[in-house]
Amino acid sequence: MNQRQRWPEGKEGTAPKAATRRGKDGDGAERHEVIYQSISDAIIEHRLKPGARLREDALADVFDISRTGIRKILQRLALEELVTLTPRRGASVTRPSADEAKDVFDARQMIECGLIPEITRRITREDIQTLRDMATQEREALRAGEQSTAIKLSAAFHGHLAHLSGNATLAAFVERLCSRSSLILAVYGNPGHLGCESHDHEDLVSYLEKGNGERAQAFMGRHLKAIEASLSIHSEEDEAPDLYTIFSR
Amino acid sequence: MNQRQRWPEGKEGTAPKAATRRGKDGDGAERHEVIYQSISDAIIEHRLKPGARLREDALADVFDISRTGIRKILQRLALEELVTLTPRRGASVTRPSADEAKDVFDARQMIECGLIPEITRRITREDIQTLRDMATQEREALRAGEQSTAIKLSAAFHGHLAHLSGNATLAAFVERLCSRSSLILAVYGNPGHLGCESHDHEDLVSYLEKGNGERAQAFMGRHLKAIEASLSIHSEEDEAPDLYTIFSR
DNA sequence: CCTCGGCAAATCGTATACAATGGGCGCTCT
DNA sequence: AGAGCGCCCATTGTATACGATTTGCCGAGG
Repeated sequence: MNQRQRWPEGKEGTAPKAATRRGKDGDGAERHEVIYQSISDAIIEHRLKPGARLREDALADVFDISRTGIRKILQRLALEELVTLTPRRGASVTRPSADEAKDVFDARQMIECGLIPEITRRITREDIQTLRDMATQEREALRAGEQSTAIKLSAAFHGHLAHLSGNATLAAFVERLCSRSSLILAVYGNPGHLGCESHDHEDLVSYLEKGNGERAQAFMGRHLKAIEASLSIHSEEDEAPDLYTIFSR
Repeated sequence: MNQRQRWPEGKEGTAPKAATRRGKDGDGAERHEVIYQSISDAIIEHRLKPGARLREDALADVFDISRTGIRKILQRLALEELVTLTPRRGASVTRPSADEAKDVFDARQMIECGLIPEITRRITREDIQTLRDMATQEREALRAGEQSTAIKLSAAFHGHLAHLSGNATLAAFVERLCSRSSLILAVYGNPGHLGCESHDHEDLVSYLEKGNGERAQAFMGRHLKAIEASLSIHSEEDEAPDLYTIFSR
């Protein structure tokens, strides 16, 4: 479609863009989605660390697209608060503040626990099997030392669980909270001890299978509290020191 | 939140609104914010009805800006689900489905009620005064027959209340839910009987003032249920009739 | 040696030009 | 006359060019 000799300036010949050379002419919208997922995954998996700069030109070059498309994607990520857009400085992976971290986990506590009753009511046998598979897969990844994968699978587990409530709006919100949690873990987490304990999710599924909603709810509460407690939250007020407020007369 | 960098020249400190992020302004970004607010308000106030088309050219012309800027704003509105972006047909004001309506009100029920205890704990005398003023203002507008204003003020009331919980993340989510609620009222509401009863908010403030969190919480629950019950939700399966499902063998 | 001021490079913000797609509408054939 | 078909226009999607601003460097002066 638009895949003709771009960049007459050269510099194209020597740089083999490793990045999933999208099949040309793939319909435009699809390509955007793929790129969005790529960046989003990279952030969630901590392959892009908080604070990392995301230059538009570089991304445009890597994904073989114009800056226009990249900006669109970057904006979307910014609205989901995975990246921070500073007016004339470009985009960077969001570095959550301590306050934000607390807010996010409080929100998860409220919503994910609040969703459990409805989930218990609606869950089917197939759902339980799917969840169990996801939990297993996650533990496998954890044991194999693939932290990136484990982090993503953990978020996926929580997201999938939320969707079982039947409330798409809240589920979407939970997904976003999980993404942000991943960022929080990257900043405040202790190495070698990432958020979810390996067996937690499987235990949770067991409670759900037994139809024991109250136990499941309490367990989810403890689970989230445990993750939050495992963080070492230091204020670290280095970035954007907000000078105008600090030195305001 | 560390998004406060104010330029010393700026003085537009109308704090209570603070709808979203966007701290940095400079010069050009401010204009975008204004335009965004204009469109957003127009939608929330039902001056733009669900289904209304929003042509990029027209908007660009009205606001004296290039289509680039309009697209950016439209995308933001789309991510907040106030407008729907259809691939090659442009933007239109979102027409919420019946399912979405239910989801939104369930979500509000969970979150706004869940927030009340913390709000009760944190609320100050000034906060109560502010809330009372807002409620009064809202009733005034309602009595004056200014529905548009009343709708916006109602959403602002719920949003402001949520902010008093101290959880900016959840508060932002509540704000978005309120915006969407406004859309839902536009589609499923009965004329002459818009969502919030005129005295409801003032009653709620009274409970909060007495520090009676449980009463306040129960009242909020009833309040939201009442709004939801006042809707006449007909599925209205006209658009996108999903022929494949209907005629599936 | 330290500091201040200007210059240059880098990078984002905006506008405009171009391409492509889908719908509306008139023409023609039966 | 009705229906089918194809062209034209309206509208969006994408790319690139240009302008603005910020940053970092380097040289000059105290």
